[in-house]
This record gives sequence, C-alpha cells and structure tokens, in this order.
Amino acid sequence: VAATLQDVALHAGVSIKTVTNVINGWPHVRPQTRAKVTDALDLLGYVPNLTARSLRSGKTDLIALIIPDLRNAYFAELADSVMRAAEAQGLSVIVEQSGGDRERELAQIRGPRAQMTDGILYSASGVREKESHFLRGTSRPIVLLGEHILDGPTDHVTMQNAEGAYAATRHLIERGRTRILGFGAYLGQTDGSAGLRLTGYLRALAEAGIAPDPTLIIDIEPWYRHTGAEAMERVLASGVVFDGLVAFSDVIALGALRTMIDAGLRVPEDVGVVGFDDIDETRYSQPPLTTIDPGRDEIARVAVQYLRERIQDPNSGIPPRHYLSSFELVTRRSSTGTRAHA
Amino acid sequence: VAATLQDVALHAGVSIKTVTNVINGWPHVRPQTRAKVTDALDLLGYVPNLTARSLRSGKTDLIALIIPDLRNAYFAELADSVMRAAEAQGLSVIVEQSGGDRERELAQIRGPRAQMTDGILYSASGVREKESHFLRGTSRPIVLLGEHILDGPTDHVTMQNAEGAYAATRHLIERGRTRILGFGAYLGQTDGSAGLRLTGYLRALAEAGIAPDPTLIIDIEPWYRHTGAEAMERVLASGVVFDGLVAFSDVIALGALRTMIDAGLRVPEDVGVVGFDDIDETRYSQPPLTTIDPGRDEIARVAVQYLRERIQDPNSGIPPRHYLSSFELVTRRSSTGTRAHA
DNA sequence: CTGAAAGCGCTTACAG
DNA sequence: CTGAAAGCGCTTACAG
Repeated sequence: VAATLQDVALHAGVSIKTVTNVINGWPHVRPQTRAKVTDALDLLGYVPNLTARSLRSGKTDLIALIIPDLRNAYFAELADSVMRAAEAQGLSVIVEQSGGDRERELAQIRGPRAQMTDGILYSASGVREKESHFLRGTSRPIVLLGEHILDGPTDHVTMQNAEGAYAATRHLIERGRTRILGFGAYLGQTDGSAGLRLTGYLRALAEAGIAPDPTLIIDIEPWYRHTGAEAMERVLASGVVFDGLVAFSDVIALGALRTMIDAGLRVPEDVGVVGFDDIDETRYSQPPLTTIDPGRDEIARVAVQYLRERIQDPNSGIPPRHYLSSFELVTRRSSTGTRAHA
Repeated sequence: VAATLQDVALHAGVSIKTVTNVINGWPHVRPQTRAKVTDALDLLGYVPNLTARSLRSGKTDLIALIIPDLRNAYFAELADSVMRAAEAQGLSVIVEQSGGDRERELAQIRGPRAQMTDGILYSASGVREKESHFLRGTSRPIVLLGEHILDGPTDHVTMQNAEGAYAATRHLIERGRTRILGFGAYLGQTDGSAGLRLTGYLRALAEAGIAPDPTLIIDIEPWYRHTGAEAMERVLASGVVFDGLVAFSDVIALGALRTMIDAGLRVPEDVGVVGFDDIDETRYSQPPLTTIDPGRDEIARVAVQYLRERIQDPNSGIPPRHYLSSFELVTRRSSTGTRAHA
C-alpha cells in the first residue's frame, strides 16, 4: 500500500530518476520540476523502502551490538551510549543478547542476521582469549568492545582494565587497608576484563609490598548482584579476615555490600569498598559506592567511529587499532576514611 | 564476496529453485540432488541475504521497540524481556530510544526505519493521552506497551496500574500509615502510568476514609534516581509531615530512599516505602524495597504474540485487544512493621 | 521432482 | 537537466 518511487514519478509526470534526484538532494533540478516532485511526495506520503535501497546499495545503515545481557546495568548503559553514538552517525542498532554463551556469540557473529548489518560491535563474553581466529572470515567488519582479545585482526576499544583495578586497589591501600579482597575473578582467566583487573589488583599489592593471599581472591562468574551477594556469604562463612574489597564490577559490589551490611559489617569503617563501572546506581547506594568510571561514552563514540570507517572503506589497509579510554576513580563514601580498628 | 544462491546452484549443477527447495526444507527433493546442494552450500559457506529475501517477501522478521531510555532500569529489563520473547518467535529487535520526546516518537513510528520493520512495540511516553489518532495511518502494526492510551485502534498490553498503586497504598495503610506521599505524579496527567497510579493511590485513601492532601502529591518527571532524590529534598525542605511513601516507580523510590536516610529518617521505622516495577536492584537496596511486580515477562510475551498475529494477518478483523498482566505486591523490609511513633 | 522467468523497489551508470 | 534500463539476491507462481 505504501507509495513507491514509481507512484511518485507518475503523479509528478517525471521519471523515477528525477524523483530520486530530488530526494537525494542533487542540486541540478529545475525549481519547477522540483516543486512538482515535492508536491507528489507530500501528497502520497512517500517513505523510502529501506530494504530495497539496501539491496541495491549494499548497505543497511544497521549495526549489530552483541552484549551478554541488558539486565546487567553496565551493558544497559553501554547500549544506551552506543545507540546515541550510532544515531549521531545515522545508524540504527540491532541488539543481540548472547547470554555469555560461546555458541550463541559465534552464531550471532556469522549468522544471516549479522549479514544484514553493515558491521558488528562485539562485546565478547563467551568466546575467550586466544580464540580470535573465530573473528576471521566474517563478511562484516567487527569492532571489539570492552574486552581485550589478543592477536585479533580487528579494532578494539576498551578501558584500561588493569590500570583501573590498580588505581582502585592503591586507593584502599593508601587508606590503610591491607587485607583486600580481589572480588570477581574468573577462574583461571588471565585475559578479558576479569583477568586484567585481577592483574592490576595484584600489581598494586606487589608495589605496596603486600603478599597476595589466594584466600582473598574470589572467583565470581557471571557478574550479577545475586552472585556477588552469594560470593560474600561464602567469604563470611569461611572466616577469612578482610578490611577492603575491590570488586571487578559494580553489581557484584552492590550485592556484596548488601550481604556485609546484613551481617553487621560497617562500610567503610570495617571494610572499604571500591567497585568498577560507575553505573548510575552507585550514586544512590547505601553508602554511595566509590568506583572506576570507565569512560563509557568515549568507548561507544570511538567504537562506532572505528566501525564506520571500516564500513566505508573495508580495504583501507589501516592496521587494527587498539583504543584505550581514559578512566577515573570516583571517590564516594564506601571507601573514605581509614580503618576504624588498626 | 558472499556466495549467492546463483553461485550455489552453479556449483551443484542445479537450478536456483532446487537450491531454495533444499534450504527451505521442501520435502520433494531427490536425496542425491539434496546431497549435491548441501555440499555446495557448505563448501561456499552460504548465508542467505536477508535484505533480498525481505524485499521479495515483504517481511523482515525485524520489529522495533520504542522506549524512552535504556538507562532506566525498568526499560532495560523490559527490553530484555521483549528481546527474549521476540527471539523465541524468530524475530530480531531494533531498539529506538525516544528520550520521552513526542516528536522523536512520532518520527520513529512513521519514519523509514519503522518501514523497515514488520511491526512496532511502542512504549508511549512523549505522546500523551487522547493523541491516539497519531497511531492511525501507520503502515505497520503497532502494539502499545505498558501505557494506556484511550480510544486507540491498536492492541495494548499493560499492567494494572491503578490496581497496583491501590495495593501498594493499602499495604501501607494497613500498617498504620496515614500521611502517605503519592510520589511521582505527572503534572495534570490522568492517563498514562503516572495518572493511573495516582488514581489507585487516591482510591485506597478514599476507601480508608483518609482525605487526600495535595501537599502529599509530588510531581516528578521524568523518573530517574536523581529526580526522585531531588523531589525528596524539596519535600523535606517544605516541612511536610509524612509517614509513608508510595512511589510510582522504583528508581524514584531509590533516589528518595537515599535522601531520606541521609537526612536521618529511618526506613521503615519513620517512613514505610513501597516502589513500583520490581527491578532487580530493589532486592539489594538498603533496606530492600517493597514493590509491585508488574509481570514484565508476561507483558513482553503477550505483546510480541499480539504483534506477530497482526503481522501475519493484518486484516483479521480481530478488534483491538487490551491485555492486563497480573501483578504482585512483593513485600520487603522497607514497608514492614508498623509505625515506630504513633 | 526441477527449471526459466518475473518482479519486489530501489540506485547507478549510461545516454541524450 | 532528465530519461530508459540494468541489476542487487532473493521468492513465487507457472510450466513441464
């Protein structure tokens, strides 16, 4: 029922080519002809058929964003940033939730749906380090988001994971904490966000001459409020003594916070807490959470920019780029003051 | 570079039609022919071009989800539910953020991007009641989500807003609260979520013989943690006395909670608090927040189902449907016990 | 059971 | 400045 270019051309008494000339703002159209065309356009309420345009032009102005899960506030805020950045560039976004599942991620990268987009922003979660070969042979440009996969042939845009965790840990050490939980490692992972953050945590300890204690390193996977809360229950049950907590994501910090306070621990008096991500909620928790702002808007902006460049010129010969956003330690009440009991 | 049906047909030594027969599972293909085709398919790594398929078939298996803002946890969780429901039906989702802006919403409903989808799930925010005529004349089926726009020619799926607010308010009244804030009205709005929730609040008061007090009805728009926190600052500054708070969304409740606790008010001892939405965060706030679970998964599932029916048969003649999800009052610590000081 | 051909609605050389 | 025509990669009647 929708009007086509054909219909408009008939109404205006011109050829299809003239109509597209008007629509696409080609300058050399006689004013009189232009008027006839715009009238017909308005009259028929013409809306271009993007599918047809895409088939012909080979681009859809659609990009895919593959993330583990929108329920995780970090990814919801990231998706928001990405969509704003994409819109500013005239792109729409298809969001695909992988659930952190490796097979699903691969299917989403290579499946027909991806084929429909011009490019992919991929926040890897199920696919692990050293698997970058899976990214080869894809027909669409890919930009990696927020993870660090080694040896990739693709651009990636991420935060300074190790440096952020280092700053968070050092912040607690400077306030006299010595028994600091490394909260949210992924079992055995040395790359990826979790692995890099663990590295930064260990480096800060080493620099301060504090021997790392394996009982203070807590594996948590995946990162949700409830997994953070449950992990803290296990820590408390184990009787491990600690006076600081560096969480590798805000949501697990918030889950742990809840468990600690229910158990009668005072934050920050008994335990200084630092999170990671600076999600909106950290400003309103009890107490407000010190955290690392990863520069989400910057990450989204640069990633979309990179992807657009790759889309426009897939064979530019520009080697894979690795962009690191600037991060910031945001100090709030959960970490301020020194220990209550030396 | 991607292989086409043509390429596969050439490789297999058959016609295009035979290849599609195999791909689309048409039963009557000779096993031998089928084998040749599947071999060629694998060899060339054939992935169908969805754009071409769409142009021909007239459907894209893409639906748009128009919501105000993914930063709002309610909408992030709703988007998650919708995407899961859509995926179960073989549909992908383009998320469009309207920012609650009326013009943007209209553009998103009628623009070429919407034209590219098979249908639209629309969580109205900028467009207000009595404007349902804007939904006429759209070329794609629309299902309204979570708002109640009168006289619409479209299906809508929503929660029982008034009943939920009624239950929340009654819950506080039963626990001895009499000065209950109606927190989060939209100025002058009587329809939409805010308006309906206000109605339910007022009805509960009326039933309990409590005269409504205009100074207890607090306008907040839009609903964010920070607008909730700021509104509570104004309430405290005004000196209004209250012992209960029914918030029309969780995020404004959580913002207000933070302000109250900073001001030395005890929750629930001094103020009993009930929120609305049952976002994950309410389980982990200090104290955990009593709230109304709106049945988000049910809403998403039914909405996608309705939309799919409309897509499959746009002229079924089935009159517009109005589905109300079942809701539940989830009691947590923020509202338990009776007032500390009668 | 399989093939040849039309056509979805655009854009893009190519003419004039 | 404007037109006629090809073709993007599929699906869908229509033949045989």
